[in-house]
Amino acid sequence: MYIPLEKEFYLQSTLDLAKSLLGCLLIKETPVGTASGIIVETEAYMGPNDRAAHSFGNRRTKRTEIMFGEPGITYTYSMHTHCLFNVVSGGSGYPEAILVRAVEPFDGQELMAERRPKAKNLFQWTNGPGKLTKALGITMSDYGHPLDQSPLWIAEGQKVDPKLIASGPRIGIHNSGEAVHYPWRYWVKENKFISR
DNA sequence: TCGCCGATTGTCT
DNA sequence: GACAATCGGCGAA
Repeated sequence: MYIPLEKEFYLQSTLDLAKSLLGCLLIKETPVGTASGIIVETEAYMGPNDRAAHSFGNRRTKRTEIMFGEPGITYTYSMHTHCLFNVVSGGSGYPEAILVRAVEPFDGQELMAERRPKAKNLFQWTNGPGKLTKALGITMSDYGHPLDQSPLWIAEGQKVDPKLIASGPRIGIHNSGEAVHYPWRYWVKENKFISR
């Protein structure tokens, strides 16, 4: 059994948290079993001043509301036919979040294979933000769930050597002006499960 | 209500 | 590389 990271873990700045989450374990329990993965790719969304963020300009709606609250909460977002998983960051009043773009399969691999019938091999189970939610069984009903308790939580994993953390522009956010170039995507170098 | 659009994925050319 | 799938959020009317 893996112990959930405490709320204090989420108090660090969003860019630091995005890097700290690399190597951690994302775990989801469902009635049919438990599946988990090691986080290997994240993207930071910096709120009011980040045109790519849903909370740009402090836009506060039913959907973005959760980001204005305390960090360490799940922010799920439906995109086309898919569900994307984010961790709320930034502290109360600072609507920032971190998108998990890819994980490396850990426990529950049989379950993931069943949930990802279109994947040709295990490298395609979780190498994308919409893919990993499907493989782990994360859905919109997890919106607002605190990440320090069942059935969805993040546990400390193997620490990633800072020298192995790469950064670069985020993906899929054309039409966001200057924000397109901000190097707020982080990943583990040479990991085979990153999205690109 | 109506219409547009997207932090994606999978398939086809 | 292009594009359809497919649906909820968001803003305008």
